[in-house]
Amino acid sequence: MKKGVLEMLVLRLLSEGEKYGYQLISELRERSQGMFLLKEGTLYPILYRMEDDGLVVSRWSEPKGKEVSKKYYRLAEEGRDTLAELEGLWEAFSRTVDGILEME
Amino acid sequence: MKKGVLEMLVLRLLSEGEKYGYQLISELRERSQGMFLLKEGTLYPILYRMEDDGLVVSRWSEPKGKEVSKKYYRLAEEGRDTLAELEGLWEAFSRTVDGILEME
DNA sequence: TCCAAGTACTTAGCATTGCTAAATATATAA
DNA sequence: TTATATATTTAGCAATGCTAAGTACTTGGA
Repeated sequence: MKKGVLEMLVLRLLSEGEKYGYQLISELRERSQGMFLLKEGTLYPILYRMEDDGLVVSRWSEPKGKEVSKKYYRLAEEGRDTLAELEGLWEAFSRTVDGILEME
Repeated sequence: MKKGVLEMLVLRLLSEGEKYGYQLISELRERSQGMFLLKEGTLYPILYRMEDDGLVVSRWSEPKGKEVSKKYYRLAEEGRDTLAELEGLWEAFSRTVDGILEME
């Protein structure tokens, strides 16, 4: 059921500012009240794909002190457009489904 | 984006009475205002899968006059339960997605 | 000091879902 | 007779997401 929606949600979270992979996983978990429990094997390929497609841009952090280096992703211009598109699609899609379910 | 939702919608249409494949395709097209344009290669495998899983039962019609014989599907008990389940999932899912999209 | 657990990223392989495309068959309309 | 509409079946493929495992570092507890 989640097909395609994950990409939209990741773009949505990134629209608030740059974030790294693990952070996206926990934010999705919290903000969905446990409905989106992504494993790394689910999220990272999405990020790589979106980077290939030019929707996001990544950079490695220079770690301060003992910190581990993290790979931060931020929205590219194209990602912003895609996000708007996907949100429109989602609205139309969910309204249509609700409409069919509520018929009669 | 439609992942899993198609099965739910087909079950929903069948909950109104027995229907045949081609009919389901056109009802989905009309009732979704053209958002769900299923090809046969999409719908029929769904029906076969659901029959294997015991969600629906099929019968061939005895054609009257020049009519072509059609394969009618109706909801099995298990299909009714699954439909209720899927509707609950859909509600929770779409509310969660909307919630994340509307944050801040 | 060692071990477990948490953080963080990567990759391989697979299952499911839905898609395109084509084949078959009959009925009807041009 | 040719195209179009109805109706079902099947093959093969692509996208998406899943499990699972591996690497590496840090932190906390025994």
